[in-house]
Amino acid sequence: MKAVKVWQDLEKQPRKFGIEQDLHSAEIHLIEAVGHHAGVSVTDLAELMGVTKGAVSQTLKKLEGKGLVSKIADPDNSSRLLVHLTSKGKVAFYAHEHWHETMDGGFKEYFFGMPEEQLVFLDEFLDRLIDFFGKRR
Amino acid sequence: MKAVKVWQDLEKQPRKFGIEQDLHSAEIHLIEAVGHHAGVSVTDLAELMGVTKGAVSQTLKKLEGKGLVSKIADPDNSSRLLVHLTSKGKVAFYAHEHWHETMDGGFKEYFFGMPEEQLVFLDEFLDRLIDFFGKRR
DNA sequence: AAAAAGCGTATACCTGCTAAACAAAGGAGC
DNA sequence: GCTCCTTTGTTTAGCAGGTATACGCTTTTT
Repeated sequence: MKAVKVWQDLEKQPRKFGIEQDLHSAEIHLIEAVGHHAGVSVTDLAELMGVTKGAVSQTLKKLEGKGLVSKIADPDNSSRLLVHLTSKGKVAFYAHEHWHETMDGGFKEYFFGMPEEQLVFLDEFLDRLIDFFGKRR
Repeated sequence: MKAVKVWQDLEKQPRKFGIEQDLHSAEIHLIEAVGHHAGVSVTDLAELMGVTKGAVSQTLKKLEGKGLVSKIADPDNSSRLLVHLTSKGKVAFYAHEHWHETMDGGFKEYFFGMPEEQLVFLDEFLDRLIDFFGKRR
């Protein structure tokens, strides 16, 4: 399970994405979620990410401090806040997306170039792998 | 990358392994390492696990508090401590090992029952996957 | 003998999370 | 309109797991 370890370490590492500040893993994940769901509420974000709304609120505060997201009151319900990316937040979002695209490039090419037979096999293998992990819960 | 997420969540979950107390992930990992390398030093453990010796020292303190490991002075070098499992620690170790064995059973059977051709393919696939992750550092 | 290197610990601090208490807003029933 | 309950987001305390650093002690090197 070396790949998992590599992946974990990687994901934890803070990085800059076209902006001056470092973005930590929880932050860039939130940026991604907001980028893909503009105008989402805090509670919905928590649901989306599988954490408590308190956790989202905390990370959101940091992102607001860095000027990457903004919250505006929902005109239909003033107890709900709608979260958006600022222009600076969008820079980070697109930088991260682009980085994914280019990095994924070679792998995707390899992946989708695989013969049907191997894809079927891989599919089953990964199913079993996930099932195997699932049993350990 | 669903498998990674499942794995991560799983690994974080505390569990009892034949003893009364819960063992957290860092603790059971350390138990595993000590179980496989009886009489190892703190620094070596840190090296082995890829964390600082401070981290090992802290986790070790918890395990000592739970009565799972003991440290004895190296007779050849009194600045070095040799870490061992107590009998209670061995219970946890073997419980964890056994659990792995039985849980891994079906998967291993499947895995080692694969035709050579698919094993070769899988090997290359995982290499590429690891390489792909590696590029992102 | 003195300096340097190695070992383990303690401490301050960090990320990321949960749980619980809370204030403010919204909605249902009367 | 008024009360009661729910929903929404924030704050706080605390936990897990980690790093970096300073420290005391032992061992090794010079």
